[in-house]
Amino acid sequence: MQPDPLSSTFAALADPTRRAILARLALGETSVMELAKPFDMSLPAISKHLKVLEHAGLISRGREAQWRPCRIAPVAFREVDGWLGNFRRFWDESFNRLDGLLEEMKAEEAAKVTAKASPRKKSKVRVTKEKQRGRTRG
Amino acid sequence: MQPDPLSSTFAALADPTRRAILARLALGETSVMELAKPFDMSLPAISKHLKVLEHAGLISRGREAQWRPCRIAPVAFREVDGWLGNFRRFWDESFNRLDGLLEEMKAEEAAKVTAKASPRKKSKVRVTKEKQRGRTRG
DNA sequence: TCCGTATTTTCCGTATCGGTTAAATAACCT
DNA sequence: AGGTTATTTAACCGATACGGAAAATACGGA
Repeated sequence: MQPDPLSSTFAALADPTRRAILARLALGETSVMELAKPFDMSLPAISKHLKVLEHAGLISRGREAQWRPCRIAPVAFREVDGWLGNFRRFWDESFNRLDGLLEEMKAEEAAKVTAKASPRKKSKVRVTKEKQRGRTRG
Repeated sequence: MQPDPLSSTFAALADPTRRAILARLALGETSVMELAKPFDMSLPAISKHLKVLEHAGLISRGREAQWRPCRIAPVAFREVDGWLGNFRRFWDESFNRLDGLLEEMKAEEAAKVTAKASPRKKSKVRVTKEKQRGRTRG
């Protein structure tokens, strides 16, 4: 059984120890020993957590002698953010304001084009609500 | 056994069925039966998924006769986004550009302030830092 | 009141998770 | 080679997660 990437990523994030590890890594690349220090937990436990994080695409690991330095990997974070974007309108005020602005601009542009094609004026906001779902920003 | 809210939320999101339910709810409030339809799964199973989502703060439920309409709840989403914000710089290009701009503005402001030798007014630019979550991205 | 629809609860089997200890592997240093 | 340090694997254990089936609950209506 192999869960989809997004599920593995969310599952990986659903553990405070792992999130703490990521927080530490946000400060910069470091070793397993170093990462383990703050926790009252065996080294193998940490090792497993790192494996989970790596498999989830949240970190990547290099090799330097006997150390395997860990660092944040962008991929999974980006995916999570992308997924979350589908729901942003439910809580982000400025998102809504901005979205309104974009729609306005779009409508204006459309008005210009149709004005050139045929001198008939169009009502402004029509494209709005459904459009925002698939948006990736930009 | 009371995991922190963020852990419950991520755990709730780590299931494709539950994410599909949320996607459906993004289209609008609806009943359990309605939500269950697309899935090859028993009704009790869906009911349990909804319980998890509710407990995670991702949905809320009303009462209308024998129906319990579900809808997206902003709280948990906001928390997730907030947490994710700590890592945004690792993958969001425009975030970095904007961040640079803010630093610049901050420096400029600081310069002005010290020129006037007025030690007050500390956080003018600080607020903007929070604002950028709704940013345009280009 | 009894009926039908909507939803939840209870109980159960199986799988996975997060942790432990002990042993294994890997790479450096004499 | 032998020793030290860093990290992983293996075997095991208790707790929890996900699914199903059957029964319980909640509500509206004839």
